Amino acid sequence: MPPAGRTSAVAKPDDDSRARIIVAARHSFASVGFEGASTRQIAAEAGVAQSLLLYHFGSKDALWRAVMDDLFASLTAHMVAAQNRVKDHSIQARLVAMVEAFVDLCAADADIHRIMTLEGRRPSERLTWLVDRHLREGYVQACDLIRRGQEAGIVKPGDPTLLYYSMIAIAGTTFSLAPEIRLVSGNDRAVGPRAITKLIGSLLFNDKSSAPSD
Amino acid sequence: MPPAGRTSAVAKPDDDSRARIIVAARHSFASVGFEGASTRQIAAEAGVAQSLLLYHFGSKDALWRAVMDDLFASLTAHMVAAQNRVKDHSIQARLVAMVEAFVDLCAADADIHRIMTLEGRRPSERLTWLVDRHLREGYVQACDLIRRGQEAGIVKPGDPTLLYYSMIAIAGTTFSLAPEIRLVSGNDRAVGPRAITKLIGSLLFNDKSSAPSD
DNA sequence: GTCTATATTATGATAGAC
DNA sequence: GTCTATCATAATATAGAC
Repeated sequence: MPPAGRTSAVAKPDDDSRARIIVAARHSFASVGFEGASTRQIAAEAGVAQSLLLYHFGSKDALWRAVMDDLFASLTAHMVAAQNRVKDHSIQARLVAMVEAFVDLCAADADIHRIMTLEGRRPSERLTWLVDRHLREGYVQACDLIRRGQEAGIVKPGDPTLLYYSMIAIAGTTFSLAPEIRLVSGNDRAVGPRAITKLIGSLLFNDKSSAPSD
Repeated sequence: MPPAGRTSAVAKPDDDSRARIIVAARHSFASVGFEGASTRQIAAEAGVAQSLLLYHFGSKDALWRAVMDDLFASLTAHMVAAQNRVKDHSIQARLVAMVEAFVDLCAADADIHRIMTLEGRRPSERLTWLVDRHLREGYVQACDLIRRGQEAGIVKPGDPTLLYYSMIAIAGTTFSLAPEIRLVSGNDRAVGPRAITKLIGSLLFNDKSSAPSD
């Protein structure tokens, strides 16, 4: 679902390579983290010279930020669109829509969860930047929704933050750790997004009737 | 589980620095991954010369394996001890014991989850080694327990693998991403292990009566 | 915008003194 | 067992040609 192009702006005819660098960088950062990624390897994967990457973005750090802006542009658009579709529905319907949208996102691109879980594990300037610029708003809105669900009696009691991050954890981990799961379980099962949505429903909602139908 | 090299054994008076290197390396690998970690930085954190690390372990790769052997030695001991304590109890009690033991482990040392989620995200020789040597057995036993719980009607239906990894995800993520959660939520709440155990119970068990009491 | 050098620093690993 | 060099390579970043 993610429109892989440039985040904003004018889209010059020739920033094809710029876009390819972003894609390659996202993959590298998701695989081996910021420190582990190398601009040479990224450039090679994008099929350009290493110096071009610095021409476009100025530094490895700035490239990382560009990748994040690009990633969250489509992520946020996807989540907002999902909420808009159920704007006038019940709180329950909006929660289900949120969960489904997020699970679909993780299923479509596991690197999203991989990148986020790499940066959140230790304090850094990058993490502060990421939280302020991209993470906090979605967090606040999701927790609001969860809290209202709890007040309406359809969501289980408990710390909304814990529920929110548990949702992210379940939605992301199955796809994020797919290589390990494939190895350890010995088969190529593809877990369907709907099974995961249902699982998160059983975590979130008070009774079966409020869980997303399957 | 005695590894290559000499993890266990005689404990000479002076392998203090060896142990310190392991601790520092575990922390580095958990923070920035194998590729991101540098032997110089690890040595500095351990307070020894960089070359000493290669004297003890031979290579960065071998150091990583030594760290994993060390980590899983205590992890496995902890999990086995927890199961032994409830050997003759009901399946339900054994499942609860497993969840509690794992949550406690994650709460006590977040780096365990961090390291595991770093290696599982892409196929590699290290991942294959890790799965064969340390991961598969625990996975098989846990899934067995889950499956028997399902047959007894106390565990919710669904892919045991998905349930197992969801348990790991919830138990680990809250601690693993603590820096991010602290930043995004704006306070220093410490989520108690028991709240997480309870949450996993609501994911796993069919009704409240089978959930771990709180 | 893209490339080929190249400067500079950091990296994993080795050699040899104590 | 631990250290101080040191090597060869790979890293980020810059300069300058086209």
